[in-house]
Amino acid sequence: MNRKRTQKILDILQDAYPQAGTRLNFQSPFQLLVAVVLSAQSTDEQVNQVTKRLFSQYSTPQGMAYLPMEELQELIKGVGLFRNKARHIKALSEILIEKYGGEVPHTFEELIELPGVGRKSANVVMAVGFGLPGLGVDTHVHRVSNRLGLVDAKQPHQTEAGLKAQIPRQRWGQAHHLLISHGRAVCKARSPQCSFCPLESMCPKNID
DNA sequence: ATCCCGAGGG
DNA sequence: CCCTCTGGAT
Repeated sequence: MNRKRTQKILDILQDAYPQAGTRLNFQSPFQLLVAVVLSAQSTDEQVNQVTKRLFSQYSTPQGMAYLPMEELQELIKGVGLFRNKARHIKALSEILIEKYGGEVPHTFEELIELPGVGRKSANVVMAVGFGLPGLGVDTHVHRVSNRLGLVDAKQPHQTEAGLKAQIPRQRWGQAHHLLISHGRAVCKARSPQCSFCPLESMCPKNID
C-alpha cells in the first residue's frame, strides 16, 4: 500500500537494530538449510545448541543421508518436532546427492520442492545463503507487519506478497531481519513493549 | 483444520 | 497451567 511509509519504518528499524541478521550458526549453504529446517517453531538458541553437536559429526548431505534415522533423531532431539525434522533432513540430503550433485540449489522453485522446505525456509536460504532476493515470513514478520499496518493479511504468504510488493528487492533480506529483531525485542507476541517502541507514534495499534 | 513437539517464560 | 518460538506436510 504505502511504500514511503514502509521505507521510513525500515529506516527507523535500521537505526534501532543496526546489527540485525541471522543468529543461526552455519558454515555452508547446506548447514544453513539444515539449520533453517530445524528452526521451525523453535528458538535459534535451541537450534544452535543442536547444530553444534550435529555439524561437528555430520556436516554434509552425504553424512546425513546415510545416517540411521534413530541416530539423527537423537542428535537433533532438543528442538521440537524432531521426528519430522529428522525425516526431512535425511530425505532432502538424499535428493541433494541424487539430483544436485550434493549442492544446495540456488533457485526458490528448486528449494521449495525439497521436503521440509516451505516458502519461509526457501526465502531464507535464498537471501542468507546466496545473497539472492528472498523475504521469509515467519511468525515475527507476519505479526509485526500486520500490527504496523504494512499489510492486512491472514496468511503468511499474503504478508510475503504484500511486503515484496512495497519493498525493493535489494532490501528484502534486510527487511526480514529487521522485522524479526523488532518482533523479538519489542513487538513481542505476548506482551509488546509499546512504550519502548521507536514506531509507537506511527503504529495503528497505538490508540492513545 | 490438524498434527508434530522440546524448552523457556509468565 | 497456557503461550510462544525464524513452519511444513497431510
